[in-house]
Amino acid sequence: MHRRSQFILRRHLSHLHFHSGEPASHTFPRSIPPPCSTAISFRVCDSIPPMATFGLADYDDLLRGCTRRRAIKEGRVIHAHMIKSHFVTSVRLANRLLVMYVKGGSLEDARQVLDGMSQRDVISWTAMMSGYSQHGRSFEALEQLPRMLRTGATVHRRRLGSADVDSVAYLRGNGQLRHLESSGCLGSPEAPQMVNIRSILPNEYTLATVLPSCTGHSGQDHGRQIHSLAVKSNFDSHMFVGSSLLDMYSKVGEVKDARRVFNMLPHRDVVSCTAIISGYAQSGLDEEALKVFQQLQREGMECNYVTFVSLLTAIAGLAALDFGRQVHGLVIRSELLFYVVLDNSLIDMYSKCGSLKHSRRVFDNMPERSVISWNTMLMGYGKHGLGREVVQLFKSMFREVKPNGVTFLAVLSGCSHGGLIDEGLDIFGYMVSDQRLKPEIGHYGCLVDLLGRAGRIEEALDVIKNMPYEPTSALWNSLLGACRLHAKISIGEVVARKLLDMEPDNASNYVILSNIYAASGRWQDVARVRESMKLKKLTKEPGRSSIQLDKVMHIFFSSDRSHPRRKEIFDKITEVCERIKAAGYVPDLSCVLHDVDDEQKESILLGHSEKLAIAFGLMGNACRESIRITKNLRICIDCHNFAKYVSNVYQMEISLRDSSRFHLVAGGACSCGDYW
DNA sequence: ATAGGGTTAG
Repeated sequence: MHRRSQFILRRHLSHLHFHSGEPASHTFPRSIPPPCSTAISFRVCDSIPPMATFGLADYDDLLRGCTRRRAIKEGRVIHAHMIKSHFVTSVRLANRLLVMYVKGGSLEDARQVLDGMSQRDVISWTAMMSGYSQHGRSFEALEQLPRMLRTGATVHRRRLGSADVDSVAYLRGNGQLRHLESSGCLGSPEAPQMVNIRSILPNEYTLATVLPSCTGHSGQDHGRQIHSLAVKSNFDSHMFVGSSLLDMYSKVGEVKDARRVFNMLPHRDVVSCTAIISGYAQSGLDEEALKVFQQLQREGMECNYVTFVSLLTAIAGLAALDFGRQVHGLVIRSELLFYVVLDNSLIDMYSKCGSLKHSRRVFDNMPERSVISWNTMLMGYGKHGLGREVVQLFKSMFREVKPNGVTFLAVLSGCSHGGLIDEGLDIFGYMVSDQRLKPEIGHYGCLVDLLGRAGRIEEALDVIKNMPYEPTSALWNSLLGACRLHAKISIGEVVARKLLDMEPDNASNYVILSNIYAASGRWQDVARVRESMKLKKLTKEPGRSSIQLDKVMHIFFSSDRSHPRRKEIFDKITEVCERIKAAGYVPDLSCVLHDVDDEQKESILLGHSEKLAIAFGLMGNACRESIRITKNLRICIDCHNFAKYVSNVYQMEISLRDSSRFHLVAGGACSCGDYW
C-alpha cells in the first residue's frame, strides 16, 4: 500500500482507534445500535484520491476493526472507497462488509451487499440470516434458506485463473462487473462457459442461526423441516444445533420432542441444560425444570446467569420460597450479581413467592434498573393488592426510566386489584394524553376490570363498545365476573351469550350461563343450557365448582394429624368462615387465616408443606388489603394467583394432574362468586 | 468472515 494513501485513509478515520484496548467484558449485555440509513456515503470519501490503492489485507484489517467497534459510519467510508477505486474484491472481503453491516445493525445495507454479490458462500447467507434472526425478523431470516439452497443453479462463468470465482466482482449491481470485464481483470476474455455450481448447503452455523426464527404459527412446520435438514447433514447432534433444536421444540410447545433432542446430545453443557430448564419452565413443568437443575448441580456444572434466570422462573411458578432463597444464595456465591436481568428475575421470584420485602430489597440494591425492573416490582405490589404502593412507585420511576405499555398494564391492574378506581382512570388518561401511548387491548381490559369491580358496569360496557379492538373472550369474562358480583343479571346474560357464541365448545361458558339463570331462579333455562351441554358432550366438566372449603381443610390437616391444637384451629377457622359467609362475602382461606391470631397461624403454617405455607403466607399479605376493600367497596378480591397455588397444593397432595381444570374451577369460581 | 440458552404483562 502506498504510504501516502494509507496516511490519507487513516486520517479520515482518525477518530477511530484501531488498537486493541477494548474492555474485555461488560457487566451489562450491550445492545446493538439501531439500523442506520441504507445510503452508502460516497460524499464522505470524496477527498480520498481514487488512485489510492489498498491491498486485500488492508481492507480486511480496516473492516475487521469497524466490525469489532460497531463503527458502521467508518465502514461505509471504506466500502465507498472500495467501490470508487474499483477494488476487485473477494467473497471473503464481501462477507467482511456484510458482517460489518449486520453487526452494526444496518440490515438494509447488509442485504444490499448480499444481493449485489455475484457469488456467495454459506457464510454470506448465514451472516444475513443471523442479522434478521437477531432483530426478530424471523420471516426474512427463514426466507434466505431456500434462496441459499436454490443458488446452485447453472451460472455463466469465465475462466478466472487461480483466483477462481472468488475474484468475480460482487458489485455487479453497481456496474463494477462491466468495468472489470473491460479492463481484463476477470482473466482472459474467452467465451463464457456454463458451469454447474453445487447447491450451497447449510452448515452447523446456519442451522443454529435460523432455528430461533421458527416461532409463531408455522414455527413448528419450519422447525421440523430444518430438523430434517440437520439430520441429513449430520448436524442434529451438534451441540449448538441441538440446543437450538430443543429450544425450538419447547417454544412451539413440544416439550417431549425437546427432551428427545436433549437426550440425543453427545454430552450436556450449560447452554443445552439451560435451554431445557427454560423449556420446562415456560411449559409450566416447573418441577421438571428443578430436577434438571439438581442433576446439573450434582454433575458439578458451572451455571451462568441465564441458567439462574430460567431456574428462577420455575421457582416462581412453584412459589417455592425456601428453594428460591437457596438459589439466591448460590447466585451471590457465584458472583453473578448485578446482572439486570438476573436481578429482575429475583424480584419476580420473591414477589411470586409472597415475599415483597425481599423483592424490594433486591430492587433497592440494584446499581442500575431497567424498565422491566420497575414493571416487575409494580406487578408484585399489584398482585398483592397494594394499590397505594403501586401508585407511589409509579410516580417515582420517571426520574430513572420511561414507562412503557407493560408499565401501564401493571399500574392499571394494580389499581384495579387495590380498589383505586379514580386513580386508575386518571392514569389511563395520563397514558393516552401525556405519554402518547396507544392503549393495547390489554389496557382496555384493565379499564373494564377497574370499572367492573367498582360496579360501574354500564361504563365498562361503553369502553368495550368504543375501543378500537374486537373484544376477546377474556374481556367478556372479566365483565361477566363483575356482573355476577354486582348482580347485574340482565347484562350478565347478554355477555354470557356472547361468550357462548364466541366459544361454543367451551364448557365453562355453559356453566356460567346456567349459573346466571340459576341466580335469577330461571330453572327451565338452566335445564335447557345443561341439555345443550349434554348434546355437545361437554358434561365431563364439573357443573359447579367441586372444590369445597372443607376439602381444602381436609388436605390441610391430613398432612399433620397429630398436631396438638388441630381441633382448636379447625374450629376457629370454621367459625371465621361462617362469619364471613354470613356477612355476604366469599370466604377465602387466606382471609380466614388472617383472622386467626398469629400464634395459631404460625402453628398451622409450621406443620405443613412449604408450598401450602407460602401460598397462605402470600395471600396473608394480600388479604389484609382485600378484606378492607371487600368491606368498604363490596368488591371481590382477585384470586387468580391464589387459584394457582391451590392447584399446586392439590396436585401435590392428591396427585391430580389436570391443573388446567383446577385453574378453571378455582379461578372461575372466584370470579363467579362461587365458593371453592 | 457465519452459531445455541434469559427477565415483566395477557
